[in-house]
Amino acid sequence: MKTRRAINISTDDIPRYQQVKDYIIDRINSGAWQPGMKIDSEAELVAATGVSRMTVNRALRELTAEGRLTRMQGSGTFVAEQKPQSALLEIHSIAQEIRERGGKYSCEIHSLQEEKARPDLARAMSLAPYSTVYHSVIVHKDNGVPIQLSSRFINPKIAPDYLKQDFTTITPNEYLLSLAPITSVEHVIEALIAEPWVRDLLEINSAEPCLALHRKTWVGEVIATCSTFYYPGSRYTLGGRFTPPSAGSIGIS
Amino acid sequence: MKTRRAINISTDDIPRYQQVKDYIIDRINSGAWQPGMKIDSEAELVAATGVSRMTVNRALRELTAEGRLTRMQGSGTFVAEQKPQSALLEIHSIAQEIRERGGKYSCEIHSLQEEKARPDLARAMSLAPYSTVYHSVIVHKDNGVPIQLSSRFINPKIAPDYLKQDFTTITPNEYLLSLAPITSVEHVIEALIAEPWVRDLLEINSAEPCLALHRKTWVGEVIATCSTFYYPGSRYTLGGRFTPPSAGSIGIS
DNA sequence: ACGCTCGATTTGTATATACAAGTAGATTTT
DNA sequence: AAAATCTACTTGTATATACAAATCGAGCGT
Repeated sequence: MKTRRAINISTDDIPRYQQVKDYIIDRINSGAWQPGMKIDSEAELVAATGVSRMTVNRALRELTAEGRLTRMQGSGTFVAEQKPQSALLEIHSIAQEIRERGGKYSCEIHSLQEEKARPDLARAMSLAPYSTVYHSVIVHKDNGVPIQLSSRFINPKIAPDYLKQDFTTITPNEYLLSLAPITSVEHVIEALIAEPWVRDLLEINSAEPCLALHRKTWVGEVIATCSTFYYPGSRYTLGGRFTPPSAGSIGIS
Repeated sequence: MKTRRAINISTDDIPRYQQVKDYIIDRINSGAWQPGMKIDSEAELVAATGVSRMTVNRALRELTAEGRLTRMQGSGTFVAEQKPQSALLEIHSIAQEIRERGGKYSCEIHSLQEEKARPDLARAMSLAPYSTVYHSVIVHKDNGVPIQLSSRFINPKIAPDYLKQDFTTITPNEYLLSLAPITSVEHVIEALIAEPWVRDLLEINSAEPCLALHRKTWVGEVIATCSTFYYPGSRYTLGGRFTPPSAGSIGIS
């Protein structure tokens, strides 16, 4: 019997190199391998897992690129020192935000339909061009004044019933969070002069700079995108407990 | 003659997979391969470079992990859409950031002196009006192009020798972080038309919206402020591409 | 004791081969 | 015309093999 495996490498859909990565991450997270410690060599991992050395090598190489391990030729592989963690940004509900600072929240749904994804959008969502996606455009208001506009593209796989929801009672963000846990998020912020249809709905003119927050959300391999445009003059706070009274904070819908 | 190479793979000390990566990056940077475009298949790259498919595969896989490419099984390899550039917080230095993505970093110090704090600034820093503060204005450039402008007001108590530093070799942020641990941070983001002196230094006109990040830092009870203005069109990411599953919060790095 | 060499171990890279799996377009069938 | 099927091409993974290069310690000679 050649393969005396210390761990179980299944034949599921998960690639073997990924299973080896998971195994190593587990041992680090469980504390069995402390930061700075030398871990098993490739040869030992081969013996433990039953996969080939090249597969083990790939797993170790990727974990090194991801900053979890440090390797030294001739010496060995070590658990990387922990990288410093920084401030966190809470996701909170825009409706709650507005109510908490005494405003009257309302929203208008300007679009809620299915569309064909144009190639660039399709690529961003890892879909075939002109696939069916759900699209919503919602304007959030505080005492009747437009505060932010959010344009969302949803992969029907995530939320088949997205179009049937009543987003005047639950925000899209709250609804989507209730369906599945988010795997990963990426944000991009930019300042720009908004397009005419956005300016129109937000009631701003063509000279006012607008803050846009683009968010891409992964639920497993499935992707949703959301672009939020903020009313000019709004300021958006990240972290920090001591918000001065001058700058209110704007939530994410 | 088996190898009819379109590019020259030398036998130097640089690994071949790295040379292939460089070749691809070159073609992207030169504009030969535009974002969204399909690039050569693995087979074509093998023919062009003379290395094995596995080596080409490694180069492509790593570039994909680094966010420069997008691959779709059965379809092809594509140049990724604009790679989100600079990190929002210079927890790691802006200089490092720029160099890491292949640019040439430089900076200009436009002001480094002590000033009297005007009332509103004094209030923000919890100082008596017209107290002495240190003020620095620095423009960071990538290949000579202005990328961001930072204007800092420092409480002399934190950094008595602030004015004597050579900020061409160490960024203010790095220097300040080396002095004392930060107790608390607050950020405010806004989109605005920058003031004339800022537009002048960033070489932008009065129609271009500018992204501003205001940061207030507490070291104990002592406060420093920093306003960073970003060159229009730049986009900035919050949270990494490889964010591990952590629901509900977004890391800033 | 000191320095040296040598060999075992470990990581780093490169290749050929093989098969799986997804895509897109052409072709055939219905 | 529409649907189903086929096929060529592409990427994704896994393995065995080979050699290069760095490290570390054992053993040797002076």
